[in-house]
Amino acid sequence: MFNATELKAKLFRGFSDTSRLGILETLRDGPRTVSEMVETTGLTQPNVSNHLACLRECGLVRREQKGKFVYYELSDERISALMELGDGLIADLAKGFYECTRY
Amino acid sequence: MFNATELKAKLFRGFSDTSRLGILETLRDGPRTVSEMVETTGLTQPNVSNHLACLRECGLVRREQKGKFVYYELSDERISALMELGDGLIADLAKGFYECTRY
DNA sequence: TCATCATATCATTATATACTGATATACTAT
DNA sequence: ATAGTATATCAGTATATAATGATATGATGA
Repeated sequence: MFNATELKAKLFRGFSDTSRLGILETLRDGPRTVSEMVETTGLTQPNVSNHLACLRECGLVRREQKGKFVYYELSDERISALMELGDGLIADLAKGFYECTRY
Repeated sequence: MFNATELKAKLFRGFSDTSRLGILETLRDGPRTVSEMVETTGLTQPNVSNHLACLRECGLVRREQKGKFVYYELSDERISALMELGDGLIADLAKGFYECTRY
């Protein structure tokens, strides 16, 4: 059904969209409710929910209902580690990104 | 122009497409020519060239012309490290991916 | 039960991105 | 200079994905 490369591409796709990445960045500071993430990201509530559903189905975040709030959190430390590695890389490669428009 | 989140999303977008990831995986084994990557990935030559141009502009790969061949290689060890981290994560999260279709 | 708040889903539209085939450029050897 | 091979670019099309607004679901407390 899915080979290793497809799975990995799918994993990285979780980080490859500004909105989703904003959500993941927020969650690096700990569990957050949907409405908190609406606040921090500036996205609409349905949009946040959609991305969260995606991230959850891909296994990147965990969902926990507490009363009428729903808390989300990163499901694995390595998710944070990936973002940190990305931070380091960008510090060095940043110049190049300014011209990267294709695809 | 670009904030940190946009830059990082752009970085991960390099890994988020099956074709590009296939190219990057090939390059984990060392420098390769375009035609070698056409072989290993099964993509058409223009498609490989397009993705390479993208990866290069984003700073993920380096280009070196040698005679009529052009060799590409990963421009930083951390690119390989990112993929390796991804491999580990997938081993644990794989089940979830099978249902991930949205976005 | 009803009203309210938090979250999720749906249908639609807009946009971004990947792929293809044709063609152009660059290098090499004869 | 010409032919042959490797790579790059371009225009066009198809497809995938993100965002929106409207609405539905689920939980809580009066």
